[in-house]
Amino acid sequence: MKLMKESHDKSSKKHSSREQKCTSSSKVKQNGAHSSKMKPSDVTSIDESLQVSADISKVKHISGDTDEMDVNVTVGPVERDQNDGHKKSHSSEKINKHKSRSKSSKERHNEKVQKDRTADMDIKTEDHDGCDSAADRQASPPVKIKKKKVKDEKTDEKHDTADKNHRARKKRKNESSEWDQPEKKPKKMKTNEEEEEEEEEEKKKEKMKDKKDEGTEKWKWWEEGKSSDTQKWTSLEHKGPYFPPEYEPLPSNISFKYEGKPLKLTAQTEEIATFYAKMLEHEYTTKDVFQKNFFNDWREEMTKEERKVIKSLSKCDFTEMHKYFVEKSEERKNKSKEEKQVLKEEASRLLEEYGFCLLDGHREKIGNFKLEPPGLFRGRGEHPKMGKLKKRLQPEDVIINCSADSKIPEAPKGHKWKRVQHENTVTWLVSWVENIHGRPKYIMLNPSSKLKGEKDWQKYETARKLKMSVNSIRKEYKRDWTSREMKTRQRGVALYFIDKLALRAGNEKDDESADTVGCCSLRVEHISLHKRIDGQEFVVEFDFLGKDSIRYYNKVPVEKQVFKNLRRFMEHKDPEDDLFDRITTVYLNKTLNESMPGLTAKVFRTFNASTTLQDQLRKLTTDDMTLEEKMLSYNRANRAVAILCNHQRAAPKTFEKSMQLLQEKIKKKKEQIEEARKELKGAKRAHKETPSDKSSKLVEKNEKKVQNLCEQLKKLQLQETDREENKVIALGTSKLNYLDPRITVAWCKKYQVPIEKIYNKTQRDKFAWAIDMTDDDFQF
DNA sequence: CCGATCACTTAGCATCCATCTG
DNA sequence: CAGATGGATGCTAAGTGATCGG
Repeated sequence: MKLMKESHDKSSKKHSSREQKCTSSSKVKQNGAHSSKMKPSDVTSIDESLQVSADISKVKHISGDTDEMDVNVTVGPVERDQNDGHKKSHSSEKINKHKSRSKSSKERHNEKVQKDRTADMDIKTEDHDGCDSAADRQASPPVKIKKKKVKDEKTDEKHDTADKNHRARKKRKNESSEWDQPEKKPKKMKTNEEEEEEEEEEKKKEKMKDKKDEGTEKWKWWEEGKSSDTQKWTSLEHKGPYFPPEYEPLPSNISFKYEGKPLKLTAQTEEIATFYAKMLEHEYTTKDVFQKNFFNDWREEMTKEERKVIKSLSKCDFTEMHKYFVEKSEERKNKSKEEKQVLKEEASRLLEEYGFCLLDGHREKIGNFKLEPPGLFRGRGEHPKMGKLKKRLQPEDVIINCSADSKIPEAPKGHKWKRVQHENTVTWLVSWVENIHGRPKYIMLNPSSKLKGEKDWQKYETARKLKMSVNSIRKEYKRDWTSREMKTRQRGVALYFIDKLALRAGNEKDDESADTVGCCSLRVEHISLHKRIDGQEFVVEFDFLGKDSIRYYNKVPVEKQVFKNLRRFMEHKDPEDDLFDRITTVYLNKTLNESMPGLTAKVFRTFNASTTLQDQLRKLTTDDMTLEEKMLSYNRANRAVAILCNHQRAAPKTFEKSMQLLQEKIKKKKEQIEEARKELKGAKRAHKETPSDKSSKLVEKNEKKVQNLCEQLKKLQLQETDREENKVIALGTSKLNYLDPRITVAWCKKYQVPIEKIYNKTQRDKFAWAIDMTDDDFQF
């Protein structure tokens, strides 16, 4: 908690200018401006049992079953800071620098071999010996070290038996699968499923939808053996993509104005103008890069005549158009029930027609069957291509993938597909090349599909496999810290970061995208070293923009050897030079693959996330908790993972307001309790003075009332804590992508929490395999 | 071997929509 | 019953890592 606060204070100071900006522009998120986050004091009124975990920001995260490795993360909720403050230091001048940076790193690449020799010698003379073995032990302050307790016997036993069962089952089945096959307990599952289905059926009856879905049995693909790695399907039939509606020209009374005068545009030019007009209120239309990119692309699409006239964006007036669209969307909102119903039916008809495909004889839901409509590109963060025109797709841009003997989807009238292919080694149905970066895009199946589910399952099995070898891998990379070879040292430290901090691998990027980094692409400017700070030794301070330009800010105490290495890596380098200049993600992954087949950098994220969830759940839940308390525990465990993985979100716009409302409710409740207690006292007194049946009943009644109110209060307080802690943390990403669903399912069963409390419908669909196959003794 | 390309996963934000509340 | 609210869903950008091909 202390750490977290510090990070907060620091960053809010650092970026105070950003805050100002925030208040001045309505649409900008106001993150990090609230130092009130996660006050432990808020919890004081809550049950003691909960307080144990109140300080969730300090996630002691011990990965795997190791006794000797003290992986321990203290991740402050990283104040997010996307576009403004932090980026200021990475402003447009920087982009140029950036270019030179990549050059220099490439050059360095070429020099590597020669350099290595000399550098290695250096290392040997300077610190290869045990000069700091004693100091090393001291390096991590005891406070920060939380040795993983040896597993208690109970779990050990369980694990063992589970393992044995596992093996036994595997034998019985004699299956060819490389990864573990499901454990099935049909009895148990059935009851659960029936319940679920009943509930759902009721709902559906009321709403009369998804009839077909109900009719067809769900495909339990996980009960079949593992399918081929290369061949993804044997038959595939679908309807092709759904094209967005054609452009509807503006009514004649709405005009675009240039230099104050109405100017009629051709439909094509007008359409692009509407893209801009629609986002007039958005902050990014004020950005230089955005305007420049937009105007360039727009002019390119104009006719010669238009281009002759329209020469400056500042002379363009889109306000009338803008107003028109605002009115239109208003209209849409105010539509009557009947009209809305019609629209809804239309949408579900569309889904019915385009939303499914037939894969190996099973009807599977498609993830995104609609082609992306044209518009203006808005990358995340400070993207150099923001504002560029994303062009309208023609059938001629689109490749269809399906079986040769299936009914080939028809191209819209008068058009042809770019190509129709029958490639069963890939999972996509439709692809096209997006014009902003020239990258391919795909239409693929929904997460509930076999193709996705199986892959997901496999992912978690790989992560579980890592659990077996993580000890030796950790030993290895620690040994690398003192290697004679610079490259190996860098590898060791990078791997340590990836493991301990769950950093992403950090592939190289080109200059055509936002300047964000991961582990291997960290630059000297992204870390600072503190030999001693805030009572801790050897602290590394990270401050960089990661994926989606989400800021990662963290102060981490590290082993002395790591610290020394980092200092060495930074020597004689400019801020914009790569920190790990000798290694790449490819090299890293190659090494990892040698340690364990299938292992890559990203597996560590999955592994550490899932392990953390399991550990936290074990720590935070007890049998005697109420359902609400268990839910809070789950959310906290989930949150620990989200913090570890730095999954952030903008604080909800209405956060302050709704929080206040909740607090008022709590206050009221407290008053009510006070009142009820008084009444109870009165009743008791009355009963003492003149005991009677009636008076004793009154006492009872009042007692109950107080009790009820107290319970209600507790619920509200739990809600408050949960929401406060969740302000800028996004739980969804980890839940969906990093946490082995079987951990959750097992926990739900063990503690009798209905699975619907944790997973909504979509999530239950995605994790159907896990829900069906998992017993309460599942161990990740 | 290595950069380019391709396929697939992971990500946050916007909008939709069901439910709650006053 | 309207309006607010917050979770669910839709959307598409932005990562990772395997494979391709020179």
